[in-house]
Amino acid sequence: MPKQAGRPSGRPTLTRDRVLDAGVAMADAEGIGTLSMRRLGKELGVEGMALYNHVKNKDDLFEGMLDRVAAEIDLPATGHADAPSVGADAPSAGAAVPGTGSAPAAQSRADPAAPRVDWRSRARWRAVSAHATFMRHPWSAALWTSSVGVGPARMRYLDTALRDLREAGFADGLLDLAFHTVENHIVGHAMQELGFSLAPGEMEAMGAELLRSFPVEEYPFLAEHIRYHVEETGDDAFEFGLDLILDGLERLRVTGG
Amino acid sequence: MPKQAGRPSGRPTLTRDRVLDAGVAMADAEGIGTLSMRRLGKELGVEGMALYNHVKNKDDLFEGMLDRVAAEIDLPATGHADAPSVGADAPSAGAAVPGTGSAPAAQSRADPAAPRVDWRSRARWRAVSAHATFMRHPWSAALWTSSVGVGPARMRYLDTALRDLREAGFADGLLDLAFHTVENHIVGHAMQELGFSLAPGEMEAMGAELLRSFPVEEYPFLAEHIRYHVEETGDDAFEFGLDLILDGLERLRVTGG
DNA sequence: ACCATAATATTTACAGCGTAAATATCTGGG
DNA sequence: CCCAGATATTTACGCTGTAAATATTATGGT
Repeated sequence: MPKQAGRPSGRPTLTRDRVLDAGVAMADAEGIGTLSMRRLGKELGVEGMALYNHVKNKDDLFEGMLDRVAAEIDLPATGHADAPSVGADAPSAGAAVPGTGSAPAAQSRADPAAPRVDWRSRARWRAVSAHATFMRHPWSAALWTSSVGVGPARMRYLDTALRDLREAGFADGLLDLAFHTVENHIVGHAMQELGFSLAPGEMEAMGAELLRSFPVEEYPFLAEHIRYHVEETGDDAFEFGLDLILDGLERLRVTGG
Repeated sequence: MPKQAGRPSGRPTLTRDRVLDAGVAMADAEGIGTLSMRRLGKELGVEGMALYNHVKNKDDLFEGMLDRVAAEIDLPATGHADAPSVGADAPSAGAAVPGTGSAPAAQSRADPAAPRVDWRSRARWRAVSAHATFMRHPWSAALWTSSVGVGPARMRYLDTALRDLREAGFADGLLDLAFHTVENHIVGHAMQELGFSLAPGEMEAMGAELLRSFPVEEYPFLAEHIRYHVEETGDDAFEFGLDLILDGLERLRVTGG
């Protein structure tokens, strides 16, 4: 008994939003490699071809999914709202972290003539949030660096990142270098970590199997590295590198590059 | 007229090496996305299934191709006599763009066989060579971060990188953080740059089309960034970030982390 | 209220994919 | 000399993205 063809009755069951949401959910659950139009359609109770009424093609689907994820990145002081930068009592810009719970300490809008807002904690906030978002959607980092189109959420992310650097006083050349260095770290760390993604507790078995499967005496430092990572999660690696980069950039900023 | 089945006469025409070489060549020429077993077979004058006598499956093919590329990375320790194949831009040991002022000891020696203690120029050499290799084989960076198996050339690369850091005096925790920060930069920069890969001279058209296709007044800093990159190649971005990181690591090394 | 048109879903079809299995042929070792 | 193993082709299966044709329903104009 084949399904009835033609437009179904009732309020439209399928929308672009529902397609993108289901796409994100499916990619989160099973990875993006096994996501196919037919399987995504089935998840939505529809044939695969029905999706093409709401999505140009698979690349367009990916672009929409990625922009949905990009919209999850927490941007400090989005637009002209209040700046969530840490106040005057901000410590050595070490720990600006987009939290799960409370909003960061808001301060009234910065006077344009006043000393520039704390670019470092703003950049740190954004980077940590982007990193968390990539970890929440492990397929998204690879898409980010692919050549799928750039949607509005990604544009907003890039624009505010660049604006913060500009308003912090970075001049043309240094601004570009600073921007790319931070972005490289975010993307690089995400891709490296996700390449070795494994369920919690899986590391012991993985490490043991690795050490059994290769000539340990030929690569002793690599073996030591693997043994190290069996015990140490390396959760702090992202923020370590981030702070290293931000510290270096701040040094260059005050000396004029 | 079907080809004759069965093993062909003459010395074996197909070997694993020939398959991997052809795979690398095809991926270099047309990208890895359009590389299929049947098309690679045709390139070698053979049916697609013939490849399975020399390669377990497509992942094994990719692993072999990636390890061939990894073997191109010039490791200063085990140095072949040559400089990195790019030659002209052999990294100069201490000439960091950032931090030339306060950086301790810009060593004048760029000899790859330099004493072990010069970890910084050795790490720089290796990173620059790895970066050049990724640029020469644009498909390889994505494979590097995927979960294809790690072949011997990659193991050697990782082992010597870790050994250099260890012999430079980095202690456990800092060694791991330093290693990953440098690797993240290499991989992150490669992926970001390759995502926007375009033929030389293509940047003007691309930039103009981008600026036409989005609300410039809504994202003024992004628009400015695009305009900037139409004129500036950004070739120096990799080494800028690399030196920034290496300078910071050296500072932490001497202060004991 | 009616009808033309647009929107939405299904169905069918096609070329291509990775690869398992069966078959044919050639090479080297006892 | 012959047989076992290596190597190549052929065929086949289920999957992929998506173009084209078809069927049904919702909507806007009169």
